[in-house]
Amino acid sequence: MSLRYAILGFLGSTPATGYVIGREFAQGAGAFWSALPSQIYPELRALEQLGWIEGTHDASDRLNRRVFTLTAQGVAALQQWVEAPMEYPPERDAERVRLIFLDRSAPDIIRRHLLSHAAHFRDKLATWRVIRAAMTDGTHRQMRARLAQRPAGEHDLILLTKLLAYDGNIARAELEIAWAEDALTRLEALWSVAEEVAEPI
Amino acid sequence: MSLRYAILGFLGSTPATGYVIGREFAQGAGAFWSALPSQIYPELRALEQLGWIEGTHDASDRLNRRVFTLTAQGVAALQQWVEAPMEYPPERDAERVRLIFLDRSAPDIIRRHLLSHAAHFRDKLATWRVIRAAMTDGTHRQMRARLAQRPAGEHDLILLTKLLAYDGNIARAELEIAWAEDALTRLEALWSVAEEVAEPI
DNA sequence: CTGCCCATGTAAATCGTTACATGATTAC
DNA sequence: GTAATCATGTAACGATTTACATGGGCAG
Repeated sequence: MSLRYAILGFLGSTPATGYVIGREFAQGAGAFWSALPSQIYPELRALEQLGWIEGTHDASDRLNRRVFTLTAQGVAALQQWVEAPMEYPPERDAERVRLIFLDRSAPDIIRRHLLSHAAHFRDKLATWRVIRAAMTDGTHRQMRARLAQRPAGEHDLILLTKLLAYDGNIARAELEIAWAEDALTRLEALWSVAEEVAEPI
Repeated sequence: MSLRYAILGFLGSTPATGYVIGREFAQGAGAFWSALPSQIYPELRALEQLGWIEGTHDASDRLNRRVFTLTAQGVAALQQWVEAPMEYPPERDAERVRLIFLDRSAPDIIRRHLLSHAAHFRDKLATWRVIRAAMTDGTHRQMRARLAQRPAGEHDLILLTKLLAYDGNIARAELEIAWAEDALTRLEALWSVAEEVAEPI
């Protein structure tokens, strides 16, 4: 059900087409949730059926675009969901499963695994830092749209919740990089001892 | 496909029934992957069809138990998978989505959200620390079974890869707790300023 | 006029959860 | 005897990915 509310939340900042939502999920919003067009379009229909969003066809628009807007019921449904107690999903981490069973593999393969883990999160880190910076310097479109429709007194809180979310992801990425590097250090120490035993001086 | 290889990896340490695999996924192995019986039993059949595991019915066993053992082909298939390049799944984090859109909610609700986030990971942390300790002091059954069938020279590496995996999860849990506490601190600071503005001295 | 992006979808397959069903064994 | 745990499944549903289909607009 999270996709449903991620879409509602997005439309809570600004009306948008399915295409724009999909693009956001593939970029900025993708830090927290993502979905492909084949999932987004049917979900938009379902939300329209529920009366939580409203889609308008612009007759003058040659492309068959539909712009969706959050309804009052949609706002209420979103509010209810975000305030509901979290149900944490089970842990599922293919990287850890691989590492655990890499104990029959050559050092170079284990090294490659950890280096690419670090590289993956360095990538994420760079992306998220750019978005975070855009939020604090007022360049971030989505954020500006959201602030524009809310009283100035609430602006600090609106910005802070998003910054906290990005800061959390940034800290996670930094942790994964540091973890992978520490893991490599510990493995190299083990391998260098093994070598000394194999070829004593 | 990760479930498939998580099962193979488990059976690589010791033969087991579907029930035991399910119990492991709900406990120790659940730190990295999990699955319910309704997914495990069909997968075991599929693995048997592939010739990667072999199930034996013990006629003397009154319960209808089948004990599965990894075949040589299964060992090879697992090896190939763990060494293959990781494909990282998209980020999907319902907690972050909630936090981001909690900016219309009362301070107490946001507080509760972050406190329960910290509580959730304190729980995980405690569990994982206990398992990690069992691995280093030689109490961990699964680990002992795995070590027993491998030459002593490999024992350090076999243990280290598992410790690294748990250490990573432990560090993640610690991070989430610290993040939630920091988030609370920053929010309280914001709210106390807002109060002062509302009720100046 | 060609290639790229905009834009919206459908269909099938895969992965995972929920609900249901059944029966044996063990501890109290 | 009865409740908890052991043990193995099936069926239906929900969430996600992959593959396919179609056509308009815009820049070089």
